[in-house]
Amino acid sequence: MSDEIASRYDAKAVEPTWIARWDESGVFRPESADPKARPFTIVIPPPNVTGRLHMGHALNNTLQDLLVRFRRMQGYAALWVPGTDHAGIATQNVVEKDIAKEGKTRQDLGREAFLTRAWAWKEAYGGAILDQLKKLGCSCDWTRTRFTMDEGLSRAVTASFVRLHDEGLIYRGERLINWCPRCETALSDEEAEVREDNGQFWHLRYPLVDEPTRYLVVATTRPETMLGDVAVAVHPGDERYRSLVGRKLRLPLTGREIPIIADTWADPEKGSGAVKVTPAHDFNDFAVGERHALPRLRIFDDRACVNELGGAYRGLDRFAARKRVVADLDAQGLLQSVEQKVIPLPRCYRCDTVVEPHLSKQWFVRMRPLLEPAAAAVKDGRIQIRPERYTKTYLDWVEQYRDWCISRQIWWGHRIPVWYDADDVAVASEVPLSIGARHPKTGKPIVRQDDDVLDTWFSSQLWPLSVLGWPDETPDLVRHYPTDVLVTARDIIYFWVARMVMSGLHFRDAIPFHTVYINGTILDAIGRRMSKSLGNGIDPLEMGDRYGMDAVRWTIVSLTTEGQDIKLAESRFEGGRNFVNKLWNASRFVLMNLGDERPKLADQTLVAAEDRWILSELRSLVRDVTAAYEGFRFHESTQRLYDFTWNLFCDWYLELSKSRLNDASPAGQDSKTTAHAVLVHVLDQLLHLLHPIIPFVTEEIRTKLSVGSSCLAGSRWPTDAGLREDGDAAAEIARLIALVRAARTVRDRMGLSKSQAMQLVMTTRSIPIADSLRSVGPRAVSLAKLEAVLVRLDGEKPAQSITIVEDGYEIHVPLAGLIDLSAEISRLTKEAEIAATSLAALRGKLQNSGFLGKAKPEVVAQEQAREAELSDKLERLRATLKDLGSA
RNA sequence: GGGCGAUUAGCUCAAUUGGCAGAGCACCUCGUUUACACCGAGGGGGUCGCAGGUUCGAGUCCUGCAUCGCCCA
Repeated sequence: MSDEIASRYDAKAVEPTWIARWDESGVFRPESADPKARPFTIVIPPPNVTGRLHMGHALNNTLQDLLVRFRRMQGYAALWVPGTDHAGIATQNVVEKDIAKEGKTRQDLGREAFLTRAWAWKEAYGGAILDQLKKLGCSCDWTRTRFTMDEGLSRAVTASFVRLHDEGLIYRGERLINWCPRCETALSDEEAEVREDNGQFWHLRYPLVDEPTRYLVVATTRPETMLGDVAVAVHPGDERYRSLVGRKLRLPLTGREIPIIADTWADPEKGSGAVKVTPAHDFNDFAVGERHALPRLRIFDDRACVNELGGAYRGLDRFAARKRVVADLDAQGLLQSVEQKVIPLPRCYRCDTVVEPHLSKQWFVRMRPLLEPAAAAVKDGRIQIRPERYTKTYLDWVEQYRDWCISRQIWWGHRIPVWYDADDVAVASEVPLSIGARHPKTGKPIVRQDDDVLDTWFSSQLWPLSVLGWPDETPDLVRHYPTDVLVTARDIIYFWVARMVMSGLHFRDAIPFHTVYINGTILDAIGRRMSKSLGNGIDPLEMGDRYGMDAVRWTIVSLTTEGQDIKLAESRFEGGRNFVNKLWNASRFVLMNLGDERPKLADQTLVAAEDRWILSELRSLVRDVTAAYEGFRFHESTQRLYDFTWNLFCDWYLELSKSRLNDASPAGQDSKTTAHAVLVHVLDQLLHLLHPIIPFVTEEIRTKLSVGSSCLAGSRWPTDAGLREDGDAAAEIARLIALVRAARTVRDRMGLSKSQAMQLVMTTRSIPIADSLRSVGPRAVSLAKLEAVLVRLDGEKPAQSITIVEDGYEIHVPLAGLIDLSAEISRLTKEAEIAATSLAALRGKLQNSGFLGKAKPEVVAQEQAREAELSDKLERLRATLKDLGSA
């Protein structure tokens, strides 16, 4: 049998097999559970259809998989719905680049042909990330895979739009919006990512119309927008300018006259205290313009090039225009100074182009009525956000109630279901209206459909509803909505989480999930965000190839402490690989010794302390790991599992079992069978507990172990039933470990070879301890390769020995002729000093009436016990020193 | 400017309600013993960022400060 199992776990051979077997078994479908089982549901944060798996996905999805596998094993009808979103702008960019290779633009193709092309691209390359998630081991129900532009999900979008429109919660209006001049579309506020950059603060001189030698200085970071200035504002309380309010300035380069107005927007502390007002190109100025009924002069076209209002500057792009404007002002002596300044610059989240505030007609969602319930759901605890501090992040955004610009001037996406008659009267309709049909409200012929599509997030916000079948009342929707947990990254709390809560409450009057778990951000080894431009990313699939996917998953989970960011270096995966290999080899050991027998634990009488001990430890492991998974304490679960697997099961139980397994005598057969039964049981249970984190290797081992018929993914979660806490066994094994360690330490310290003959003599005054040492002695003999182990109650210690003082007993190692007396004396003296110091501190504490009076009784009792223990130990240390002949 | 997080062993990070500061990696010494060298045995390593305060008792709670990072404006 040993020839069949390699001494190294080969992940590459194992993983594809299990992906296929899980698929065939249907175990990831909730239908595989008991029909009466309670549902447990997660919807995946849909990755972009253009996306590729990165470390953030690996983390996010490993955690979801862990939760789903855990709940599935607990007997829930577990459903994890996978899918992708259509990523409007990103995908359109990809397809446009593709056709650009043929020297064409999307306008050359036209809308219909372009969309055909985009769908073809999606069918061919889109969704690759789902295959990558499969490779990661994700236990999604792949038969329920969804895409935001699927027929059903598109119907959800249309239905929700029409309903919001008819309720007056969607409106069309001319507003200043964030505009990407490269993508040539509107963006929402969230899609303009602000980044600080080095810029200049230009101080410009605007002469007074009636006093041309006198001028007002305005400071701006965007001098080119002066072509669209309609006023200069000063603070109403600013004494310096009070007399100027109401007078006119001659706007340089254009010759236009503009008024000086008083508005609190002008900050007397900032620059000169006077500020130019360009309502069509600045959000704050837009507000000023509204207050003062100023005209809005739009000076850029859709590509942010100066338009016909810009006179001589017409056709220049905004940055070229800036240079020319500055140069021309300088030439006229109207540039007072230039200051270097760090300025925040909003950029398109898809292409990084500097966003231009742009005046245009767009569709908006009136957010306040929708967000108020979304805020309440989190405030009253119906939805719990973890870590809890992100509740504030969520509420900060939600309670701003800023209207949401949802129209995009692109083609790839859900076209706005609104039609117009010749008078531009709009009507929203769930069923498409054809050109020439009667307008339902005006009766006039329909002349066109709205050209715009909806923000991708408008469809994503419906995701928990739409993937389950809404607006239809499907069985899935009834059974699995609301879902249970949403696991996601913090940067989409606004984009997505808040909007899902809002739409779930509005359209179904129910929260979409009761828990939101925000996972940390994966950073590189020196704490920077992983990004394409820095080239510091680590590819999870490449890591999977190199270390095994289980190793990748284990490593990620072990680094996940609630909500903290994760600094990741490739070398971290070695630890995961080593752990998986350790488990593999422990299993190999068990399998090699087992033969064809699979004795049942229930039939065994547990005589040996190590059997009772490891089962007692298993009991607390089951409890701790279950609680850790339930409480999202992922790091803690791996800590516990690692410690049990490596430090208890492998280091001690396996080693202790060896002498029993090798015992061929008839008298040893019962003990051997019992050891087999315990090994099989503990390993099998351990595989269950590990499965949610490392699904591949655990399935593979369990198959070889051939206990149970179904795969591990479909097996029942361990419970502590039938496992007993056994303090006596624990104390006994602790003593056994102490004996073995004592022998090893002495050998090591004395530079003796491990085969050096050696015996241990223990002295104690306690009969129970003596019994326990006697019972455990033979195991120490075989483990530490000792000659003999003696226990004496008479206090007589062997001459010429090294002594180790333990709680309640001493271990003596007789080594006549080898002992360095002075070294022993100094070691024991040091130990006695340490004991004396802590004893003194402890006694001080126990004499302190404050402590005795105010500390919890159990703490006081604990400290008293410690005091007794320590003083006993100190006494015995001193006695030993005395025997050695020191003072 | 506002908010949040971090600061603990050489490195990366843990530490229930305040009650004996831990792990992994790295390091030092030894070892190829029949599951595993992706291993085993033994060992060293701490002013818990700084300064105050609360408390019988503070890594943990409070105040201030410093440094780094993230989010919002």
